Amino acid sequence: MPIKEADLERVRQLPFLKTANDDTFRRLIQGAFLQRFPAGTTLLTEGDSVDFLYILLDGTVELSGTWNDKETILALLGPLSTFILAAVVLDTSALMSATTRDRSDILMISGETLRRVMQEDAAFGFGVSQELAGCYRGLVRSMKSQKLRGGIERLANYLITQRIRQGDVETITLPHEKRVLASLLGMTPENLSRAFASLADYGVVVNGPLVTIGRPVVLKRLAKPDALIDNHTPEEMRGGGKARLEAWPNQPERMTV
Amino acid sequence: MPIKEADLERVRQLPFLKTANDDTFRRLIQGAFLQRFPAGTTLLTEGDSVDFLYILLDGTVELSGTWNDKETILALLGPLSTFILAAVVLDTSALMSATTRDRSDILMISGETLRRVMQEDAAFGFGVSQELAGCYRGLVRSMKSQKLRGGIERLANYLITQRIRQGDVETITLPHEKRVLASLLGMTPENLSRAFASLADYGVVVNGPLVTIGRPVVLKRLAKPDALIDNHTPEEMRGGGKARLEAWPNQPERMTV
DNA sequence: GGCCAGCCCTGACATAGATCAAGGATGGAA
DNA sequence: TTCCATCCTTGATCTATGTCAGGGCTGGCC
Repeated sequence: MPIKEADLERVRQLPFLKTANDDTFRRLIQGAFLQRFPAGTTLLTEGDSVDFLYILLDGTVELSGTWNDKETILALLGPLSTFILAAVVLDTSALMSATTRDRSDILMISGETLRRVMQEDAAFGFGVSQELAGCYRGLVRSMKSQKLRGGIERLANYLITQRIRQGDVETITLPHEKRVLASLLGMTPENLSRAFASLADYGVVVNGPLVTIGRPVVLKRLAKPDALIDNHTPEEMRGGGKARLEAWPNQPERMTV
Repeated sequence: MPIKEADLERVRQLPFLKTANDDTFRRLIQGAFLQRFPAGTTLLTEGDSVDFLYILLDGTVELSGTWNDKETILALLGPLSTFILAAVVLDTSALMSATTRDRSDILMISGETLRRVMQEDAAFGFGVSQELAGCYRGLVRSMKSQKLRGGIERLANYLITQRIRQGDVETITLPHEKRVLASLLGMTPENLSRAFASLADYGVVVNGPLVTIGRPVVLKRLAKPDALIDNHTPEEMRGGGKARLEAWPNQPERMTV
């Protein structure tokens, strides 16, 4: 699949690629290729060695981990996310599996090239560091949510975050199947159902993928959202113009819960 | 507290500082200072803005997070660890609190200087990226452990990891109070007690801070350790000489559970 | 030595969450 | 249209974990 000029321009806008100079960018793109995958494709299984940095241009990708026949979803990525950057930087094997959830267009950049240019373009290396730092902080947030909150509270905060990200609407649309959301939130589908049911007392009405938050204030009193856990608006949106709001990057650290 | 030549040499051996050229290192050290803190000192509270990169030369530091009057320990650091690197790179506020657990000697490096030299010394920038990538992967491991395993299994794997790190001895010494370990493992002290009690069936005998693993094979059958979750030997030790074994760095990603 | 605080263990109980089983809704394929 | 698979929900039950209370042990301190 040929890389269109428009794709390049979109990718170029990624924060960590904006720091790269033109030569660096050219070299990165040189050996890169764009591929379209159907839904349900396993791009990478945990333990695999990693040769490419992946950049999701369109679609949805799920990052998951397994142990002892159990599986959990660690993050759900939307367009303009990078993934497995950490494994690429360390030239080691992946700790998570990556699977497409919708049909997805993915740009693959040679890991070896990435490592090489990082060591020649300091500004770009700094950009990569910032990207990794953002991913790290996203995981810290997830970990705090996981260890400090109960299931209902995690769900309540997820809903509040979605409400803000979808533009302060009364009725939000769940972007994923409920069983997927359950795994992301660290509970069983049955329990997620019951959690939704308990939120009825707080003005939450569920209708398939549509969730109406009737009394946000009441829900917030339960959820107790916290700026040091919940990333209501991705960092690069803050202080930015409205243009960015249209299709902001859903990077790993910003989609995890 | 003056920075001794020996301290500098130790710090210089940190993987991410080994990549720095001499001039970069000099500039980093220039405005740095070394400070000794008693046990129980709060170095940083979550939400604080961060002006320095901290490097723990001696002692123990705990990284924790709170929500709704609950607290959880996210990592326990030993000598030659860096911490809050991610916040420094992004020049933003800390998501975790940092507290000394023992008397600790800590080297503090100007965050502004760090960010500046990263953008001038590409090799150093790459080293920082590697450090951050390692931290990220450590958290991924923790998250998988937290979401996929039950409390007893987390404890069993913790013990197996400690046994290997302490040199395959039969009796290991718990490096922290049990209530601290409980919080790190994501359970209450009462539950940790009971978890230890259940492990008696698997040959585990507890005597204060001493834990004897009588039948490692049996314990392993329960624990099912996994290279993609448990970091039995820190990455930089692998393939390295014995010299490194003496006092390996206990970096954030390697001490979390 | 005696006292006290902190840590740890244990038991009884409460709650959260997982599991099992069944049935309803939905939407695509034959 | 009918059939079937998938997803979701709900109820019953079981298990894991948290909470509360009590008591033992230890080590510092008067």
